[in-house]
Amino acid sequence: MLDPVSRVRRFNRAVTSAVGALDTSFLGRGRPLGAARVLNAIGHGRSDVAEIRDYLGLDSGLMSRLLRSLEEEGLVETTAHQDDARRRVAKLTRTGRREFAAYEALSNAQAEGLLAQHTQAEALLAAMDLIASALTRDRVALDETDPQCDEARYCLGEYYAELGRRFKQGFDVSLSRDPDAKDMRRPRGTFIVAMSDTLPLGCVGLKGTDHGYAEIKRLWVAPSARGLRLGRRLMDAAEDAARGLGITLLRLDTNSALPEAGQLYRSTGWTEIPRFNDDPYPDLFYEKRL
Amino acid sequence: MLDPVSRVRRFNRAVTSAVGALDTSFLGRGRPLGAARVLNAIGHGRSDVAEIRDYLGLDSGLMSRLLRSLEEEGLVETTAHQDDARRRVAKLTRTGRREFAAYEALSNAQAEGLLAQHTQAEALLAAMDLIASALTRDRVALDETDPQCDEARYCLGEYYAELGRRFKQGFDVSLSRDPDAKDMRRPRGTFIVAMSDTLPLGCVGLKGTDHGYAEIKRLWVAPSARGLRLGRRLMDAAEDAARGLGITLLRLDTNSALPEAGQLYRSTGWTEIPRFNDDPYPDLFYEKRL
DNA sequence: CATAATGTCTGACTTTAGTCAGATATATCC
DNA sequence: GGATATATCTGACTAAAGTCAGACATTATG
Repeated sequence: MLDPVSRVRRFNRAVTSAVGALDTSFLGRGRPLGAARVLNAIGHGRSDVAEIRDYLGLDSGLMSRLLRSLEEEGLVETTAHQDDARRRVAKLTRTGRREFAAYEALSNAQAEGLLAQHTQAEALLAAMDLIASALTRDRVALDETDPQCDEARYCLGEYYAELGRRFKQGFDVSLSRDPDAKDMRRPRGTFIVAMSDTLPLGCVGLKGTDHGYAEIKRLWVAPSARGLRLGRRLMDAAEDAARGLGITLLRLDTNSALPEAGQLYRSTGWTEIPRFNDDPYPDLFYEKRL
Repeated sequence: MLDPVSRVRRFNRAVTSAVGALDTSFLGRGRPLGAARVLNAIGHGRSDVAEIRDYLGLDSGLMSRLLRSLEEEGLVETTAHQDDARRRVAKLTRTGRREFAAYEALSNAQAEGLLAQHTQAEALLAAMDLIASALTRDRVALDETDPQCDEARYCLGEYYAELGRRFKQGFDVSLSRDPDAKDMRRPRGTFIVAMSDTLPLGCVGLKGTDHGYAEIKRLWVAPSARGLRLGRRLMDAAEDAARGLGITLLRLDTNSALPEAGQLYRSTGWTEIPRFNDDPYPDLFYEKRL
C-alpha cells in the first residue's frame, strides 16, 4: 500500500511524536530540557564538562549557565580536574542522584509501557535493535580486545548459538577445533569486536599458527546489524591487522549452511581451496594472499 | 547483553538523534521549525486552522502569528470557512507549494539515504512498520467500509497472499467459497478495516446468510501490527455489528495452519463445531452465540 | 433577540535556547 | 619565563517558543 519512502516517513512521524511525549514527561519535573539533558549526561557517567558539551552539542557559554543552574538547585557539584585545573569535572550530589533516578524512572516507565502493551515484545525489541543499529551505523567502532573479555565472550556465545540453530546437526564447541585464546592475541594474532556504544554487534578473530599462514575465525555479526556491511568492515580490519603483523597468507574454514559468509569471502578476494584441517563442522575452505 | 528496557532506550537514543538531524536539515530552509511545521501540515492537506493547531498542539496566539508570517512570505493564503465565517481555512499559494515540495524533497532524501545504506532494506522497512504500528496503536481506527473499496481489497489481497504462503497446498481464492461482497454490506453484514491514518492494518468481514446465522470471514492483521491485539478488536467490532443487526448466532471456518487465529477464537467464547460447509480449505469450525 | 459560546487575532509578556566577544585562570612550548 | 594555546566563565545580546488576557466577529441557544 505504501512505497518504501512513505514507510520510512510513517515511521518518522510515529517516532517523532513518541520522542516528543518523552520530552514532555521530562518537562514535568519542572526543569527545562537543556538542564535535564545535562543532569542526565552527568548521571550516565559523563563527568568532564567538555565531554558533556561535546556530547550534547552545546555552546560553552550555554553549558556553563546550565551547569550553574543545576548547581544552584543543589543537584551538581563541580571541581577542577585533577591533572588540569582549567578543566572542570561535574558530579551529582545526593539530591542530584535522586533527581537523576526520577528521570531514569520516567524513561524506564515509558519503555516498559511500550513493551507491556505488546504481546510479542521480543519481535518489537528485535525491530528496535535493527533500527538502532542502522541509525548508528556510522558510530560503530572496531576495537581490538582480548578474546576472553566480556564483550568477546558475549559475541562468541551468540555465534555458537547461531551455529547451533543453523547447522542441521547442531553445534558443540568442544567438538570443534576451538582456537586457543593465546593464538588470538598480539603478536600471534588478534581479536576485534564491533561496538555500538557499549553493545557488541560483531566480532572476528585472527588466529596465528605455526604453519606459514594465519586463520580467520569466529566471524559473527549480530542479527540486528545485518545489512550494514559490518562483516566486510570486520574482515578488512582483520586483514589490516594481519598485514601489520607481517602475515602474508590467510586461511579460513566455513560451512555451506552460512551462504552469506561464503558470498562475502568470494567477493573480497578469497579463493576456495581443499580441506586443510580435520574440524568436523566446516565443509568449505578459503585462502587469501595479502 | 542488554535487558529489554535498555534495548528500548538504546532505540530511543538512536531515533532521537536521527529526528534531530532531520529538524536541522529543515532549518536549512531559513525558516523556524514552528513555521515549517505549519507549512507542512497545510501541504499535507490540513486546511482548517483549528485542526492544524490541534494537530501541532499550538496555542491559538502562536498559531495565528505563525500563519501570519507564512502569509507575509507569500506561501499561504487564508480565507473564511464556507459554512462558518469564524473559522479560517489555509491554502498554499503557488510559491507555498514549491516551498512545501522542497521540504518534501528533504524528507524523502533522508528516507532514501537511510534505505540506500542498507543492503537488506526490506527487513529494515518491516522493522519500521512494526514499530510505527506499535507506537500509533492507540490511533488505529476501525472503520466500516465497503468490501470492494481500495482499502478492503488491499487487505484481502494481503490475506490471500498470506494464506498462499502458510497453507502447504497454497491458496486459490477461486476454489474457496469467496463471500459475495453484497453479503458483507449492511443490512445483511458488514466489512471493517483497521486504519492507521491512511494505512490499512487489518480487516474482518461479517457475512450475512439465509441459514439462521452469520459468518465471520477474512480476519486478517498485517504482520507489522501483530501483537497489538488488533485481531481481538476487529472481532469485537464485528460481533458488536452483528448484535446491532439482530444476529444471534455466528459461525466461522479456519485452518489449523493458522494457530494464532484458533487461539483467539477459543479465548473469546467460540466453541468448536462440526464442519458446516464444503469449502476445501478450512479444517476447523467454530460457533458463538451472542 | 438577547445571551452565551466559539474561533481567531492582537498586544504584552516570559522562558528557553543559542550566539558572540572578551575576561580569567591554567597549561604548554620554545 | 614569556608567548601562546586551552577550558571555562561572564555579560550582552537575539531568536524562537510559548502564555495569557482581552478584543472582535460570527454562530448557536434558549
